[in-house]
Amino acid sequence: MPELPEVETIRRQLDTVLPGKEIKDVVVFKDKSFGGNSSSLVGKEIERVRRRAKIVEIWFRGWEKLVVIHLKMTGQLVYLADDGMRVVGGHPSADWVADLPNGHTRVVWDFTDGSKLFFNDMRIFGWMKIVDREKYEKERMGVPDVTDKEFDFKYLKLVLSKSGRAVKLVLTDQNKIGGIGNIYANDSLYLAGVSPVRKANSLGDREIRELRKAVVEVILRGIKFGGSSAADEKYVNAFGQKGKYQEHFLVYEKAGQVCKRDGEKIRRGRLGGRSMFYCPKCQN
DNA sequence: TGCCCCCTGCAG
DNA sequence: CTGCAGGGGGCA
Repeated sequence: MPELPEVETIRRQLDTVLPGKEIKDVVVFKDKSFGGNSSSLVGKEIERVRRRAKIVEIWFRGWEKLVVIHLKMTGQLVYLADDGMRVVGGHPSADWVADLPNGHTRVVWDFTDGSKLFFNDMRIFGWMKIVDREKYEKERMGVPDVTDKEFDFKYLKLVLSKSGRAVKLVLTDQNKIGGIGNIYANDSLYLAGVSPVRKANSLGDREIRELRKAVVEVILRGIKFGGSSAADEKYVNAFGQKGKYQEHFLVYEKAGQVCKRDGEKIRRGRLGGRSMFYCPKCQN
């Protein structure tokens, strides 16, 4: 599902094609998927595309509002140039892109140059909404992204020391750290050699340092490989292509396979209603 | 802090 | 047909 690396991949791509585009029309197929008055977007020119944690932000020239988008688990943001299959700069699209809109398309933006932006979301958990610039900027204060320099040893230590919950639950708590979801939390904990069920406040300084390093490394690897499109996942990037990080999973979806560090079998368990993958031997 | 729920598709 | 998948909001 879209976590920071997937959302960042989409953001980077959209930021190469959307700035300068003017919105001609916004078609909302599913009311639940769009918050605000969609017609107020007509005539607006996109300035840039940014990201905060797992949220895509679309900023407009000279407008006091912006559009924020959360893909939740099955959301997709797909850009389609007016020439259909040939998208941009030699990025070939998956075949299905040519068939957009499809049965899961919830919102479509039509630009004056004929290109389009599709918001697809099978499970309708995601959303796209218009928010007030000032109010939004005030709200997003205080919680650093994994990619922010504020996410340092001191910060992670502070956050972990304040919680008696399992460390994996704290890592994925978006009110404490922005951007980590289930896949990257599992892989980070494995890389750091820390058990996902360890009480957050029981980690020592050395472990916290290792964990911070591992989280950053795993997230950056995720971005490098364009995010992950695991077995039953819907993630595709803004040009309709799958990610490649699933080819580099450390433990996620690897239950039964052998741990490269010690030969023990990777296990699957459940924690906080989510799957957890870990090596019972080298994660303590 | 923990648990239910939003929703759809698919495996069993 | 039931159960599961899961980000995160809401509510005990």
